[in-house]
Amino acid sequence: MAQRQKTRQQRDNLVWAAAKLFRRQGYSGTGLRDILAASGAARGSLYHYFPGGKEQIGAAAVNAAGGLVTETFVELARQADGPADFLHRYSDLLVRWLEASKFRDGCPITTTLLETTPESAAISAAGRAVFADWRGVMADMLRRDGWPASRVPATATAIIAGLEGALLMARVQGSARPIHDTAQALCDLLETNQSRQTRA
Amino acid sequence: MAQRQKTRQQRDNLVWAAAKLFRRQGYSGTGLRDILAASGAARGSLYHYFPGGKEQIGAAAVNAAGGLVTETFVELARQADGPADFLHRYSDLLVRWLEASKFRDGCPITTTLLETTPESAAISAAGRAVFADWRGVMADMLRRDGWPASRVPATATAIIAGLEGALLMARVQGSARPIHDTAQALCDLLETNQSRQTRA
DNA sequence: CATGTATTATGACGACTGGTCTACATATTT
DNA sequence: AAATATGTAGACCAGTCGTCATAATACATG
Repeated sequence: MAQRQKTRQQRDNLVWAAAKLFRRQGYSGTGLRDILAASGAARGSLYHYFPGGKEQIGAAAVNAAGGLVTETFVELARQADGPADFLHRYSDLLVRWLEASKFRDGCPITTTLLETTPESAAISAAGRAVFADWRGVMADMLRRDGWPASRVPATATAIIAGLEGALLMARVQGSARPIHDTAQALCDLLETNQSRQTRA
Repeated sequence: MAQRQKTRQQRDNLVWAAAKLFRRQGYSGTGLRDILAASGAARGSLYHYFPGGKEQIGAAAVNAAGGLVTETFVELARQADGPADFLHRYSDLLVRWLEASKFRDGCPITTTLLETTPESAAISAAGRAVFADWRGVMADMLRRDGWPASRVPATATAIIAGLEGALLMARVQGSARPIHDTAQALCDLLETNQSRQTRA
């Protein structure tokens, strides 16, 4: 039993080391060598847990990192007082993370996905699942806020897309402004529903 | 003189071959070998035109591909009847390109930028310049549409961010829907100004 | 407790590609 | 014809990913 945990931990070490490196340097830019050094595991261990090699650990990294973001979304959606408040809280969080890493740590899955889609079916599938989860959290929140069902999916997608794009631009510019600007504009968008309800 | 053109063309061949490959496979995922094969140039020629090596050709590729998109933006902004019409036209264009390439050709600069920012100062700088151009086109269009100056910059940024994020999600999902959804939501956002003007 | 079987951990090896540089051949201009 | 600009070919070593035979450990059974 103690062993089970220990091995599980080594596997996790591998995945999280990979996730961190992929996020900073990209998928192709990160060698197995780097991952092994960062996780303290040996070369063969990686192929024990991931017979599929780099592609499989890439998919696992997308799953793990994406899942962590999903958890953050869920928790924040629970705490927040509506979608606009959620956006403010999350964009603040994002900015803090970015600045703490000197704009090195962006979205933990986009870089890997852009490099490997659609060449790697496994990684693409992992990415699709993560995006679906994220949209799901947003959609739930919008519905709870009283949005008409017909507009929920598109708006949820747009919010994720906006955040994703803002994060990318913020990294390139080395500035938090794209995130603040985009969050502000998205909040304006969210108001449209408010005003429609008021008018109706 | 004939040679001048020929050499200029060989240099261009290199840049465009690099741009195309970087867009599909990413920066690290593309070897100089691939670029040379695609452009028909020889190994040493690359270092004649780009003494800075891969990093320099990466920056040149971002410049070239980004510039082409800027031109498209400008032309479309001229033709379009306001920002909303622009969004519809551009998203249609995007979807056609995506489908024609079977969702392989996404944004020509994001992948390279995510992989290299901020490690490569040259590529990051090229990316910043391109994004600034894009925001500029959007901002001009919003101003012409009568937007209050105070809201123009943030909205322009949000539009670029939304398109960028939508393009990324569309690639991963292998579907045009994220683009249509995001464009729709952004059009809703653009209406907010309309309604404010009407109310005022 | 002892023994045998899975499971897990290891690092050297090979076939290959990575980006870079040097040496040489050709073309254009002065 | 000399000098400069441009194009070509290949050598170079560090690094890539994946495979393998082997060693160490954990677990289940008699």
